[in-house]
Amino acid sequence: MDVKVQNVGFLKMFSQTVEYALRAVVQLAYKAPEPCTTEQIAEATMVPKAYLSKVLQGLSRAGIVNSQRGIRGGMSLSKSPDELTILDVVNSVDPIQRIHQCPLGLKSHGANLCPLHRRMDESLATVEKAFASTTLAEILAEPNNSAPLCERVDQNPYVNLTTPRSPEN
Amino acid sequence: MDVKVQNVGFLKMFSQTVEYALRAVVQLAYKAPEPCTTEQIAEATMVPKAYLSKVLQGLSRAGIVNSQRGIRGGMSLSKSPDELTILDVVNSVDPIQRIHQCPLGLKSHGANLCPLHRRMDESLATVEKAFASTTLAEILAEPNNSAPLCERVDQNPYVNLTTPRSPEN
DNA sequence: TCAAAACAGGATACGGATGTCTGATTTAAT
DNA sequence: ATTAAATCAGACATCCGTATCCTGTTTTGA
Repeated sequence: MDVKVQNVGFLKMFSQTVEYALRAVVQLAYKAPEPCTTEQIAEATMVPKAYLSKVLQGLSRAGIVNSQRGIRGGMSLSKSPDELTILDVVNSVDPIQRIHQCPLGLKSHGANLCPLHRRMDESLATVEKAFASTTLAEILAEPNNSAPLCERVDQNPYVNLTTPRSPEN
Repeated sequence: MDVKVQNVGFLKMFSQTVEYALRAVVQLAYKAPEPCTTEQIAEATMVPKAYLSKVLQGLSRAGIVNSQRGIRGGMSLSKSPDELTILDVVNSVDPIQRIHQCPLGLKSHGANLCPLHRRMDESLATVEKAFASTTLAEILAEPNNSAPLCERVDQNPYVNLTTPRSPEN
């Protein structure tokens, strides 16, 4: 089972790095304005610590978070949660790549996308727009019986339930 | 220039494979019901021939296209262009992976996503919906001064115009 | 002053997506 | 039957995102 027949993978529209970055800033927003150490964030968000460190460095360079070294140091948001959008975070780490030109590089189409690529770009634009209009504060405030992120954890993750390709059986 | 400061890449929401598959079926729809050889499709869509072959094999297994070996053979759509949606194609090659459970694997949240992941999944759902409601026929029929795909080509492709991160210079 | 806490960043490893190549197989036309 | 045209299949090769490790640097507090 799980034969992986050839070039059939999964479309991860969001990279791991984006996922990790978002978890981190949500956690930071949750604790704001107190700083958190990378280790604390890593535990709360279940992200590999060493890699999270890299991601946070990126967010720091982009001005999303402040880093403070030494005892009592850590990471903190550089702005208030209601001034930071999801898009800010995503674009700091893995900028959404809109389709600005015909990917085939045809001169005749310039910025004038063919119907196919126009549809694709419209989808990208929709996501971009949704992300741009959502602040961290909104995520924290959301009425929901699940906490923004989560403290207590039991066990394992990521099962794929989509049954993406099962012709029969 | 082009320093690639660390873990800063680009969010390609759609894989190359998806892009190639879509180009191929659009081209096939354009020529339908005549079959096209892999080579013909590769030229028209500017996709590496050998790799396109793999992609088409996947589409064939998924029942999107029919393959016919031997002289006068080639690839052809297995359905009418107005019965094939973009989503059909995408899901045959790189199924869109919705978020069905908390990616942190928290038991307490089950299928009950936290606000962050709910927003992300909503974006995925939006894209999925848009793709599900677009047929190949619609793409061909679209009033547009750029042809669905393109025959004549001049030169090179894929420039990135987004200036994703340039703090200064 | 000094030691511990914390981030910074280079080197490296690993796996999957992307891409190439070659030979086998099928098919239609002659 | 033979041959040429085409797909099919698998073995590679390569690149990049992900992840780890390890050492250095900065900062704080006692």
